[in-house]
Amino acid sequence: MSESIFKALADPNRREILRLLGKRTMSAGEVASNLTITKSTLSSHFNILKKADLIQEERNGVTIYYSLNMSVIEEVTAAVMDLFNVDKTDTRKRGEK
Amino acid sequence: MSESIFKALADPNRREILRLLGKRTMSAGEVASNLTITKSTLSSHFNILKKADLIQEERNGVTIYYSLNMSVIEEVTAAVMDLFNVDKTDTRKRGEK
DNA sequence: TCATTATTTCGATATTCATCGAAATAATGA
DNA sequence: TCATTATTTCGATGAATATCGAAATAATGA
Repeated sequence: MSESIFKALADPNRREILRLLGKRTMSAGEVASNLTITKSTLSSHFNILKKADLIQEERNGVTIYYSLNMSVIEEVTAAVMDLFNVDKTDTRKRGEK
Repeated sequence: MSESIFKALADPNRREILRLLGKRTMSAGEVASNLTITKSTLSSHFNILKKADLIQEERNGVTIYYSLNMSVIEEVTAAVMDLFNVDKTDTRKRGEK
C-alpha cells in the first residue's frame, strides 16, 4: 500500500518518469530518451512504480507503452493528507505541556 | 526543497513521527516512547525532518518540544499534485502512438 | 560545582538501493 | 528460421541510509 507509494516517490528519476507519463503515454524507449539512465535501470524503476500501482503497461507488438494509473492518484493524495491529519481536540500551544 | 521532502517521507518511522506530531506537540522523549527505535536514531530522524522543514523545535529548559510545521504541508501537497499534473492538450488514448 | 535529566553527536555496521553492462526474452517481418 | 528492435533479467558494485551503543552536550536545581 502506501509504504510502496512513498518509497516509489523518493527517487528523482521515478518522479521525473511520473511527470513525463503525466503528459502522455510513452514507450519505455521514449521515456529513456528523456533521462540519463540506462534502459536496464529504467526497467527497474518501472517495476517499482508498477508495484506501487502508480503506472500501468500495455504491450503493442514489440513495444510496451506505459501510462499513469490515474485511479491511484486519489490514494496518493489521501495518504499524504492522512499523514498531516491534525487532531482538532488538542488545544495546546507549541511548547506548552 | 521537495527532494528532501520526498526523501523524508520515505521512511515509515518518520511518517509515524509526523502522525504523532499531527496530534499534538511532543518532546523527543514522548515521541520515542511511541516508537521502537533508540533515541539516537530518533534524533537522526528529527534532523532529516527539520532539514525538509517539516517540523520545528522549541527548547524549554532541558526539554525540546517538536511540532509539525503546518506552513509546509501546503507545499507538500502542491509537490504531489505537480507530480501528477496531466497535460490537457494531449488527446491520445493509451497504447496509441 | 555536582548530579540528574533530556537529547544529540560520533563512529561503526548492516542493509537497502540505484546503477551498470551483458545476456536473455519477446514480437515481428523478411 | 534468422535478423532486428524493444525491453527485461541477472549479477555485481558502490553509495546512501537506518540503526545502534557509548560518549558528549546542555540546562537546571540541590
